[in-house]
Amino acid sequence: MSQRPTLADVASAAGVSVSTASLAFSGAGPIAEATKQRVLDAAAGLDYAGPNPLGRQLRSGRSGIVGVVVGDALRRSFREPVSVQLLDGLVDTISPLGLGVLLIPGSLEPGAPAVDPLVESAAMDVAVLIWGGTLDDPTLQALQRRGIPLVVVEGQDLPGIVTVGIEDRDGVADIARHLTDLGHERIATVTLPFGPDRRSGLADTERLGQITWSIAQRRLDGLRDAGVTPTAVYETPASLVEQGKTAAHALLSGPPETRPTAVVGQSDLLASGVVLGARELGLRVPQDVSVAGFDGLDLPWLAPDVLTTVAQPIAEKGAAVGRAIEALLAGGTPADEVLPVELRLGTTTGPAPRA
Amino acid sequence: MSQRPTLADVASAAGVSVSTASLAFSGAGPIAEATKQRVLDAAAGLDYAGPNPLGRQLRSGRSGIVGVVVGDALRRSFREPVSVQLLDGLVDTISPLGLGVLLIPGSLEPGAPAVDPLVESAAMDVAVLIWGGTLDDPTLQALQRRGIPLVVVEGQDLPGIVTVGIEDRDGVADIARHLTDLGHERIATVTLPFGPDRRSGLADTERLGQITWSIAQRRLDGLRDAGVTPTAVYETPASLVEQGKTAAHALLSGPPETRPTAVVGQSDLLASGVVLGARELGLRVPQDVSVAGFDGLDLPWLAPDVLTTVAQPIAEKGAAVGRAIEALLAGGTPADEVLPVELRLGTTTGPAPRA
DNA sequence: CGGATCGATCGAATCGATTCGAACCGGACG
DNA sequence: CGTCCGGTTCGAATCGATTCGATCGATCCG
Repeated sequence: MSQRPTLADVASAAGVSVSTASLAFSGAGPIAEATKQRVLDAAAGLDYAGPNPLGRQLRSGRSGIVGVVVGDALRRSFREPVSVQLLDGLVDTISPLGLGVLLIPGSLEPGAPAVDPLVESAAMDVAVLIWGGTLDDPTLQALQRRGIPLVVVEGQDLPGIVTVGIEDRDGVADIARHLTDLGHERIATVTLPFGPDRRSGLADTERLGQITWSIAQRRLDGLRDAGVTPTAVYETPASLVEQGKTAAHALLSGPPETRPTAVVGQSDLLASGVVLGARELGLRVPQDVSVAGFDGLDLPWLAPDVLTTVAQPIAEKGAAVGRAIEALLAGGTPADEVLPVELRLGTTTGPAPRA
Repeated sequence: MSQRPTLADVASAAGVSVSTASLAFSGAGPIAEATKQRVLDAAAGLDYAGPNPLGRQLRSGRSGIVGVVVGDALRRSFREPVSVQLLDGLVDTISPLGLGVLLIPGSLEPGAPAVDPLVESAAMDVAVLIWGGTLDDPTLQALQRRGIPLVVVEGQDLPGIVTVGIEDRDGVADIARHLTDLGHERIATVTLPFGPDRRSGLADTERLGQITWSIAQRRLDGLRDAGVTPTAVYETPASLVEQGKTAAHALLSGPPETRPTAVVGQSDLLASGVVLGARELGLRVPQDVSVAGFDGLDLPWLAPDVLTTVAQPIAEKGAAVGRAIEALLAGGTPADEVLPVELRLGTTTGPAPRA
C-alpha cells in the first residue's frame, strides 16, 4: 500500500461513493457541506493531494497544455529577447486559465530527427509556432496531422491557421523615411536569417530571391515601400550583437565616399552590434554613420546612447496569442491579429554627413 | 463521426483486435510484419496520427513532463542569461528521453495566489526549482505534498531533495585572492538579492543577517574565506546591468582615499553594470578601480574590455539536472552534484592604484 | 501421425478520474 | 396517509490506451 492514494481510497475512507468524492473536489454539482468536509478531512488524513491530473485529463480530453515551438533551436531563441518576452506575455495570459506552456525545440541539429519527439507525441491542446514556419515545415505538418489547432507568430499567412503579427513592414518604412528625411542616400541593412540555412554575408540578387522566412522579407520590403533601395544587404545567421558587429566591419570599412551613411538593423541586437562595430572602426554614431534598429528593447550597455528603433508591443503580442488560444479552445475561430508598432527616435540617427 | 479516430477504430478498420493494433504502434511485443503494416495502412486511411498521449499517460502513470519553476527568471530572462542557458542545457539532455519541459511561474505578483495553479494540478513526473527555494517556500511545499520528486538548483541543501550547484563559494574566494594579490585592500561587493523582499542599497550588519537566499550568502562567504572583509556590501533587487550601474554610483562616488579600489559583482551582469557606471563617473577600469564578476558569460558590449570573472559550466549544470531527473525516474536516488568553476582573468582587474 | 513448442493474436482487466441518469430520503402538500 | 418534489448520493459507463494471461494455429520433432 505504498502507492499514492486514489480518489477511491479517499471515498471509502470517508464512507461515500467515488462519485460523491469527486464532487467534493471538483465543486461541480450539488453536495452537502457536511459531506464535502468529511471527504476533505479523509483526504487530508490520507495525504491525498487532489485528483490525479492524468485521470482528469483523459476523461475531459484536455491536457491543459499549450505547446510552444521555440524557433530553430532553443539555444538561439533564448538569446533572443523578443521570443522570451513574448513567452512571458503568453504565460501571463494563459496561466490564469489553468494552462501551462510546454517548451518544444524546433528543428534540431542536423542528424537529429526532423521534428522533436514531443511534436509527435506530447499531449497538448494547442500549439504555438514562434518565428513563423512555412507550409512545408515538417513541424507544422506534424502538428496539423495530429489535428492540433495552431497559432503562428510572425509567420506568413497560412490558410486555416491563426496568425499573430505586427506591422513590421510599415515600421521599417517609417524608419526608412526618417533616414531619407535626414538626407541619407546610401542606406545599408543588416537582416535576420533568410531561412533555415542561416548564411552569413552580403546577399546578392540571387540570394535575395531565396528568402523563406517571411519576417526578413517583410522588413526588407518595408525599406522599398519607402522608396529606399539598400546599397548593401548583409544577411546574418542569428540575431546577435556579435553578428551585428561583424556586419558593421563588412559594411563600414570602405572609404567615406562610398560607405553607407546609415545602417538599418532588422533587430535591436543586430543594430546595437552595428553601433559597437562602428565605434571599433573609429566612426562616430550618428555623426559618421546613423544606425537604427527594430524591436524597442532597452539596451543598457549602449548608454549614454539610445538606439533609434521601432518599438513593438512584445508582451501584448504574447497576450494576443493567449487570447487566440482561449478562443480556439472555446471552439471559436479567432481572427488574425496585427499589432501596431511605433517609431522611437533615439540618439543613434542624425543628419547624413556632408558629402 | 467527426470525432478523431481512436485505436479501436483503427483496429476494426484493419480487422484486428485493439491490443494487436496497440502492438503495431508501440513495438513492444511480437507482431507479424504483415499485420503491423495492415494496421499502419488502416491508420493512414483514417488519418490516425498515433495513440492518444492522454490514454497512454494514464495507463503508464507517466506524463513525460518535467515542471520547471522559473521564479521570476522568465520575466527577466534575457536579463538573466544564466537561468536561460541552464534551461537550454536541461532541454538538450532530457529531450532525447522523450521528456518535455513545462514552464511554471514561481512567485507571482502580490495579490495572486501564493503558488501558480500549475503547481497544484499540472501533471508532471519531476519538478525542478531554479534559484533555490527555502524549506518554507510554498511552491516547494506544495510539490512535496503531491509527492513529486524534486531537483533544486543553487539552493541550500534540503533533506531528501536532490541538489545541483556549483563551487561558487570557492570561486569567489579565488577572485578575492586574485584581488588581494594585486594589492587591493578596500574591496566592495555588489550582491544578488538577499531574499524575496528584494531591497536595494547598502546593507548594514542587521540586514546582512537577513539573507534568506543562500546563493547571495555563499558568494559573500567566499570573500571572507579569502580573508577579505568588504568595505561595503551593496544589495540589488535583481541581477541586471542597470542595477550594477546604480551600485557603482553609490559605491564609487567618494574621494579616492576612501573609495574602494576593487568591486566584486556576484554576477557578470551586475559587474558589467559596475564597469559602465565607473566609466560614467570618469573612472578608468582597471587603473582606478578593478571590477570582477561571476558566471562567465560573454558580454559583447563591454568590448574591447573582457570581464575578469569566475566561469561556471552552465550548460553542464543543465545536463546534471537532466541526469538527476533520469535517475529519479528510474527509481534511483541520485547524489547531489557540485560542479567546478574556474577563475578567468580579463582586462578589468589590475594592480591597486598607489595610495 | 500425434504431441510439444513457439509465435501471433485476442479478451479482459486496468490506470484514475468525471458525469449522467437513477435511486433514495425526508418533508411538504393534498 | 399517499404522492410529489427538491436536494443528495450512488452505480455504472466512459475517456483511450497498455498489458498480461489465454488461446489459437502452425511448425517441428520423435
